[in-house]
Amino acid sequence: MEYIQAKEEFIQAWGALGSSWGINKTMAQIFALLIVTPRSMTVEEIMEELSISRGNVSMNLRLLIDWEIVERTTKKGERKDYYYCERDVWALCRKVAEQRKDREIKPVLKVLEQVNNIDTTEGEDAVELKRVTSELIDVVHLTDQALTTFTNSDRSWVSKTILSMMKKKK
Amino acid sequence: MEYIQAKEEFIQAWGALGSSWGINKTMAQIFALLIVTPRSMTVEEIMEELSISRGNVSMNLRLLIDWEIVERTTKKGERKDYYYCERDVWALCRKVAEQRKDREIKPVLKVLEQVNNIDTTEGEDAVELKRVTSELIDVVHLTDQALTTFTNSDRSWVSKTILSMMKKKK
DNA sequence: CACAACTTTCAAACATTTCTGAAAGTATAA
DNA sequence: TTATACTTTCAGAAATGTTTGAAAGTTGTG
Repeated sequence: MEYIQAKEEFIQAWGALGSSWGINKTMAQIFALLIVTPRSMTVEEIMEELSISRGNVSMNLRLLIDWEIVERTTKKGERKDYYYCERDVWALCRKVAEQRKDREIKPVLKVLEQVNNIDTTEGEDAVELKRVTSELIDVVHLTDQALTTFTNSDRSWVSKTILSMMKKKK
Repeated sequence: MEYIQAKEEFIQAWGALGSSWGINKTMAQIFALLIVTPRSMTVEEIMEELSISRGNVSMNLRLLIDWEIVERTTKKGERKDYYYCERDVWALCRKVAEQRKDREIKPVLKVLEQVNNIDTTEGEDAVELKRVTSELIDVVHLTDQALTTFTNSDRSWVSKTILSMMKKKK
């Protein structure tokens, strides 16, 4: 496969993956482009490569910076900004996991805990609602712990651990 | 908190969570309603509770059935269908994880593997593209293995395992 | 068969999200 | 200070995704 074509496919696939996980397509594509390009890029270059407007690039870069996935740098003597993305996939996973935990898991957990305080003398349905929310709270906590453990360890430890889990699995 | 209000909040929160993870809001809400109601429901009841049209309920129930999360049943002597949802949260997680693996992870993995076959004599950028896709393939495989292991084990084993991992963590 | 009870489909309406581009804003250099 | 080189913002346009409702389809019953 040719480089140009491979890069194009990668960016498209990443955009599609983003979409189906609730991340805006352009944000995912800019991310893909930056991670694949072994040097910082300017807004101009990104516009060019993805055929999108300046405003769109600017907004999505800001989102990526908010997610702590992309950094802005400058070169002395030049006015324009350069954008740079962490290129260690493992480190990126950690950052994405942390951000999504904060942005989407925490608020839901809050609601679940509120709902879980329901008065169960109101009947069978109230009891069931409480049971379901309790179970969900448990699962969310468990997932959170697993994610925290994994993303704070190094890749080789995680590999080993998962492998041994698969063997010992009940 | 009152039952009616708690249920409402739960359904709304679940819909919002669905949206931010790429699942249509109504589908997520019907799911929430079914999981919280300890008996099968008819299309009529769902329409009523969520204030949505018959067509919308019908389409989203079909999606939930495709996801193998909801089942259709009938009662003898009655013509209408009843819809029923697995109420074991752990079992549901397994199903959702499996479906999303098939629908979104597998296709991306395929593209990544294709892109990873790139000819690296085309220069520095091609080498970097290959490195990134290799790392991603690794991470995706690892995630897949972890998910498979967890979702095929019982909850108490998973709890114990994660707890001990957190302690031993490098 | 005809009818009744129900479900599904799908074109059009509606809602939401995303994108553009021009104007406003900011920073640096001279 | 003014000019220049850039970035950001945001109202409206475009694209995309969702919902409705009425018609068509299906199934069971007499």
